[in-house]
Amino acid sequence: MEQLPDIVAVMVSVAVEGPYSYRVPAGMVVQRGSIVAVPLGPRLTLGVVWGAPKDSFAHNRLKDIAQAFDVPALSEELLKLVDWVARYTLAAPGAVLRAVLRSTEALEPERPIVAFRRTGHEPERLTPARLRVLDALMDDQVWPKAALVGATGVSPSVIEGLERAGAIERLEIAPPPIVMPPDPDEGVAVLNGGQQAALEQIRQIDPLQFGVALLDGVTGGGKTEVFFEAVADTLRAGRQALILLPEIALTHTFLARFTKRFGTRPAEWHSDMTPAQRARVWRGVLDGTVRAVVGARSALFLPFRELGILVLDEEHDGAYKQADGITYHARDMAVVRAHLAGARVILSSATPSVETRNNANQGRYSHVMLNARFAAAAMPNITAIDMREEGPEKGQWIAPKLAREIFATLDRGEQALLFLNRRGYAPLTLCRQCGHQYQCPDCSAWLVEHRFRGVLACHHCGHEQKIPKDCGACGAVDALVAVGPGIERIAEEAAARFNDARRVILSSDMGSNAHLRDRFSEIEKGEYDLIIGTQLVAKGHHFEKLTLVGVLDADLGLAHGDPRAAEKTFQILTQVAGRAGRASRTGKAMLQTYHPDHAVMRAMVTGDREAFYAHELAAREAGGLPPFGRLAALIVSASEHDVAMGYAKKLLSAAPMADGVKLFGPADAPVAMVRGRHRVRLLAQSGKDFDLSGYVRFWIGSAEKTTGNLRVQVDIDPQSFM
DNA sequence: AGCACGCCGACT
DNA sequence: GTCGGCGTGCTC
Repeated sequence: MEQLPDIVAVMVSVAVEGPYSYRVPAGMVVQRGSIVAVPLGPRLTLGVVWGAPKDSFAHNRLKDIAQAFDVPALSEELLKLVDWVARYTLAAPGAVLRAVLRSTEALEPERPIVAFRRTGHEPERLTPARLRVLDALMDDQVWPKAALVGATGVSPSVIEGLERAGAIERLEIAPPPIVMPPDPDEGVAVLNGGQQAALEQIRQIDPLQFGVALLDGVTGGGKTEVFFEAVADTLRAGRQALILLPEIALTHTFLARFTKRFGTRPAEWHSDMTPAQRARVWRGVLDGTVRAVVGARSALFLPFRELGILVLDEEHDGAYKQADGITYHARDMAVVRAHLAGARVILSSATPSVETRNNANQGRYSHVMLNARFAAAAMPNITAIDMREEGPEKGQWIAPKLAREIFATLDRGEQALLFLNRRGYAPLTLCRQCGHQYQCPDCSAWLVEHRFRGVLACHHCGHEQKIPKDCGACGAVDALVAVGPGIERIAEEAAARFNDARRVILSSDMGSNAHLRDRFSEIEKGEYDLIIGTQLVAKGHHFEKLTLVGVLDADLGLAHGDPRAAEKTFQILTQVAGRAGRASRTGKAMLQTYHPDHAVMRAMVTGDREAFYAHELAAREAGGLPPFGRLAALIVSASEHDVAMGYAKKLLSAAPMADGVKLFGPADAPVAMVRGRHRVRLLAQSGKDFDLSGYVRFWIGSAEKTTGNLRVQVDIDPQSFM
């Protein structure tokens, strides 16, 4: 270890631009990566020793490191990741470090627990209860007190009595690990030919080096078994594994599969864990007792020191890109972390993102196709219903063709699914008399009627008001009309038209996760005939009897002028259509669309997904869009529109000239106001090999500083333009 | 991120 | 008079 001077640079977990210098008090030993507490202003802050000090802060103003925690130092790889993410996303490195130091309790030594073992002395008096305890402690075994009480059924006073009698002695032992180490050889799955071939292809990547594989195959094709074997390889090699899932809340089935394969539950990492659980997992990951973690995107910043593999299941999922303090895309940062760690990455999806497909096409990622021949399910027979010619009658949303197919499906005793990715009853409410349209007071968005709950709700800020009886603008009575369908309205139509069917409606705003889980298991048991649902039903559920999927508005999502609209639509349509016809039955999917000639619809109907990727990649290349170019969005917001727009214009005029950078805007963002703040957007577009992050940092640095409630948010690689 | 400081409006 | 709103700047 390199000897550091008695003054070191410490990155504090506060949004400051660089590390601060601190004195190392006599007797304290720290190295790069040591986790410390330092005084910052009036209080102590967590920080990490970054190395030798670079700045020349006045020596007489330096403070001492208050405490060095007795935990292993963070790995070099993780420190580099913090710097990399900060530089790339334009977040302050201290803010990124905050994502690493998520669990402060984890730094204190774990409280030992009390345990007992026999001394060899026999007690003078032997009671039946005492005998049970001594029997349990045969062969010099050490038992935690609580476990001893549980196993023998005696009261704690019996144990204390034996201790006083000198027959057993008290020990303090480390608490058992939060999870047992997974056993790579426990439940080894028998892979079919296609899976075995895929696994062999993944094994071509040197397990001790960086490498990325796209594991590409239909839902139900057995991708999970394949990447579990790659995880097992990593565990056997003595390295740690991380599996990221887009949404962890509803994934008990995934945890069960892991448990079956590795003989023990994985450590979990997600937002609804208690601080104590979080601390134990964090600590276990750092000290190496936790070998495998299944988690949400924030698990990417866990302090692994021996990370050997990262798996991103459903790698295309939008949930991987999100702002939690820092705005990052977990897929891209996972690749960066793996690169720094010399680890393998497996990106798994039935509908890979266009970026990932391009990397595979270019040979940067190994493209592992899981041959559909072996899959337990095939894609259903997909047809489009041209709403311009075969649309439903006025006031209805289900086209005659689809309705006939639903009847036929129900007659066969099979299940049908009606899918509409829009919550509530109606997306817009207006007054027939005066034309008043109900809008959120704080956002530029229509209020969505939720008839079941009796409210008009804003889906951007959560504002809600009771559904009024009379028009708020002109006072007209009973003049309010619902415009357009939401899932509740489809349920109403279904109730009228398929009255005999046992129906269930599923939407994320309709109850707790536990409630939804119950509905899902009832559907699996065949207790419903007709399922009416939003996005929620598109993901990861296996319904044996489901043979028909009706998509009520396949065009939803194509409407926005968003660079990823086609891709997102393709992905969700593929997912939801894939719900039909698993197992042995061939299913049908019908897409109601006004654009049957759109590339997405054509690819769906012909089942030619390669045509979709080819078309989409060509379109992106022609437009210089990702992955052939880079984008950065700058959202300027303020409580006054003129203030936001005025500053955005100043920003634009301050933009440095650079070859190949195109600037667009300023223009009102598609959602022009959110939570009372007006939003104006600037967009920078560059070539693929240009350092757009560096350009934007320089740009903002050279522009006039913001004052008042002006804010500039930077989103590198924006996924949507909302 | 906190937290203090300081400058403006509206009250016991 | 002073309480407290928030905008601004600083933390080794």
